Amino acid sequence: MDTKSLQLFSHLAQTLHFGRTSEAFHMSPSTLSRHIKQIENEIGHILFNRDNRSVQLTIEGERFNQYAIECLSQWRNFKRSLTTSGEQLVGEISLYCSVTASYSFLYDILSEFRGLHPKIEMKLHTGDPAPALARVMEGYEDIAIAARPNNLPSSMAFKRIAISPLVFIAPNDVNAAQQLGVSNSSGQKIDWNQVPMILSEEGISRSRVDQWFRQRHAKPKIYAQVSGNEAIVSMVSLGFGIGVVPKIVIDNSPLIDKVSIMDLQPELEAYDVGLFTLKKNLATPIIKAFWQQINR
Amino acid sequence: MDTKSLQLFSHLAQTLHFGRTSEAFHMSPSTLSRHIKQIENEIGHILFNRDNRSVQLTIEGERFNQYAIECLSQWRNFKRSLTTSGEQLVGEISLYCSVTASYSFLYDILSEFRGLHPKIEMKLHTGDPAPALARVMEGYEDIAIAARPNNLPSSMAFKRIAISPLVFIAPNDVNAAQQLGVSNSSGQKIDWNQVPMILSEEGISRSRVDQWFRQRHAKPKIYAQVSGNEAIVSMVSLGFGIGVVPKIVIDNSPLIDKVSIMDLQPELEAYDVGLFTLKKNLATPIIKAFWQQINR
DNA sequence: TAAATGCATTGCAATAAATGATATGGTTTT
DNA sequence: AAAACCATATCATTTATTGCAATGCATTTA
Repeated sequence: MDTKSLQLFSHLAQTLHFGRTSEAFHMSPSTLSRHIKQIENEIGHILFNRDNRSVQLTIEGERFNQYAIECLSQWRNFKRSLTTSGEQLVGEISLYCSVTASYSFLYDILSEFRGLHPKIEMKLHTGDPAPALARVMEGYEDIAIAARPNNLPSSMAFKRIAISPLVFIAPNDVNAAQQLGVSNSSGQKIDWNQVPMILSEEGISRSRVDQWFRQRHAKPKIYAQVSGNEAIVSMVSLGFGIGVVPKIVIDNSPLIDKVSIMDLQPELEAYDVGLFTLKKNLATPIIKAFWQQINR
Repeated sequence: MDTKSLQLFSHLAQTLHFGRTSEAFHMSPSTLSRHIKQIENEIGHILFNRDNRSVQLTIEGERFNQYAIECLSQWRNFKRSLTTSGEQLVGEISLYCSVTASYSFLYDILSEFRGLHPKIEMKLHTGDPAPALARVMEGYEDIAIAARPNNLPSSMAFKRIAISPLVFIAPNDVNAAQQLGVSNSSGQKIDWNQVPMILSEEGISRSRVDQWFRQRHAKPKIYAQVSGNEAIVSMVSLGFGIGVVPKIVIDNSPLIDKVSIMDLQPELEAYDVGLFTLKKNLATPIIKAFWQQINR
């Protein structure tokens, strides 16, 4: 039995919905299903009665939930006791991340960290992911959440949070798509020299897109260069052109049903999203505490 | 954090000796070392001060040990509460295992099971491992601890506990070894038709040895056919011949420094040691409880 | 003083486990 | 009747774990 399993179980006991819990923990439903089954196997009792339409706690599930909540609480207490035993860490950390990251990861990360180190203030800056790394290297920020570039400077430390594929997106509206020359229904080949593209001004997604076009011996017709992935989604949804953004941006976008992911080969190399800081920063107790807080 | 890690840590905190703890958990010292390091990494503190000669708990290690003991206790309590909540299981299980298995595994298995089901009586029979499976199939025993044969009857359930290589052993005494024609120092080739062998009368180790000799187109000169691995070790240590036993028998034998393992190619297929029972027995609540008790 | 022993750790290759995409079988809603 | 929903099974791939052998350091023995 491990804390991860207890967290999964406890969350599922609240939602009673595999899909939602798995999403909350950034994992697939099948993985969650197997986790639960393994717990059930380990303790030798069924914890959820689940016919294919509903999920309900059993008696033993109730009992286990009590145990799980208590156990997780003690674990958090223990970790807190270690840090508060010495002197309470006081200070501030500046954190730079994209708007998307703030939606999908920030809450989990900060809520736990806040419990452990309530005296540490967080200065949070959100914005375009492209300059994130530079801001850390130049000392404007302590930590950044961003995508890992192909060659990471040796002075940088990186800790992965998630992987998200980089995808082409087209407007969902059929007329708009046809007008852009990427209508899927006709099955005709796309002339990439003609399709208007909406791309990042700079950053990893931009360089990967440029590389993709070079491989195809095509030159993108750039309709707009935008700062910030959310703006790209907006423009694409309005029919101005084709965009390229990390899939996670779509998943968290309110415009998710206005755009659709294009199925293209070869795929762009996926985003490796994680935390960055300067290695020398890890000597600082506050930053070290934050770094270790992140479970892998 | 998981219970396995807590157990490892807690044991190490007692012994302060990686070698002994790793042995107690049937794993290599390196594995244990990395487990401890991972715990330290997760909680962000060094738990043991270890210069290459001594191991000592740090302040944080003390604290963590208290937590670990408490946490493991609660886990055991929870599991017990599940079974005692309904009706206390009452009855008896008969268990057959070799003398070696009784040394190396039985204590761990039974001590935990006893805590969970104090009303279940254990009838323990130790003896030669060869007939273990047959005794289960014929209904004389509920469960056996033995080595897995190459083709397991489909009615049998198996749960692995450990893997142990099957090894040739020679007397450690140089004169005795020379007399047997297996002196390692001279470097001469061994004439397997001449070397007196001490083997099991039957069982898996015997059939694998027979196969090994067939592959070499040799016929073993059998000095004695013995029932029980311990007897083989005794006879080998006295210089009567070469024997074949699972390595785990040597490790637990008081004669460990009287015999030595021979380095031969090809190696015999390793022993897969584990629990056996009839699949239909698993429907019985008592046997099911015992089965699930065994962690993988 | 040199060689040998004891012990925790690390590199490396092989094995085992975890994971996500997809398919499936069942139920409910449209 | 068709479509949507949802937990689970399957399979190929990625990731993690493991033991062996080698290393480095410290103490003991010759």
